[in-house]
Amino acid sequence: MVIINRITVQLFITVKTASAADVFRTLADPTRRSLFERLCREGEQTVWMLTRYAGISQPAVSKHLAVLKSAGLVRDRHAGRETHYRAEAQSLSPLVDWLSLYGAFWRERLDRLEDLLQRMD
Amino acid sequence: MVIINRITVQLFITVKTASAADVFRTLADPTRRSLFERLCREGEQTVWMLTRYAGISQPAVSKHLAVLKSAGLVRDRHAGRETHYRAEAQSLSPLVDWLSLYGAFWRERLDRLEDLLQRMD
DNA sequence: ATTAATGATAACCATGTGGCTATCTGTTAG
DNA sequence: CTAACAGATAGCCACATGGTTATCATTAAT
Repeated sequence: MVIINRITVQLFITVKTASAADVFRTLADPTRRSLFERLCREGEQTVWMLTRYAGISQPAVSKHLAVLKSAGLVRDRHAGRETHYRAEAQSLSPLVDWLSLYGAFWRERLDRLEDLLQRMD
Repeated sequence: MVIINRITVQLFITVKTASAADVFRTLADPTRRSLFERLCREGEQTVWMLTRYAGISQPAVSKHLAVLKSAGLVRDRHAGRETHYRAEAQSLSPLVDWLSLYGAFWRERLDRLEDLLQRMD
């Protein structure tokens, strides 16, 4: 029992991966996507830098960052009185998985079409 | 002048491709994404079939389909009194482009890291 | 010709959410 | 020790939007 519980906790920690739904919802907002893009481009940034860039109030930026964080898209690091945020490398994998899944249906359909066209020769 | 106008119109028609922003916004809604996924999986469907599947009212489905259409994700075909919708094959390319763009930053960063690690040897 | 069915539109409502200001906590500077 | 600063939280508000029902237009069926 104890071991099982320990394993469960372990899974909870490691499988923090967000779903494609979370990623879609989170990146749908232009401001939030812009913040994420900047973090991807420029690397680690403080909240203050991001606030200057985004052109909205600091609390708004903090809220967006919290949403991004809860979707696993960014990670924060506290240093003194400032917080540094950076994009999480593997966070877009749910999106890649989703795309490859539904891209696969088209591929399949294109293959069928190609097959059909070849039979018509 | 006339020729220029003609060219402009031509561009307007062909460059109907949606932006990544449109695609994100459109696919953020779970119901809409579910409809799109079904169209990808099952191929062409009538509004009535989609309504039965989605479990919401027919007008709601029509509205979602209109949004999907305006984002270029689906295409409609009228046959008698029913309308058939199907997923548009190339419609997710803005998403792929966006992903490859911001995936590229990570790749670049990983390359830099790898480079750095090699220099440390 | 009348009725039924399919889907789009209109009008409306409830809810979610992105923005703001004000405030609180914790950290650095003077 | 006090002031300034970085950031998060709370509370509020305006607006967007996803859902509903009612209705309209068009096409098929009886």
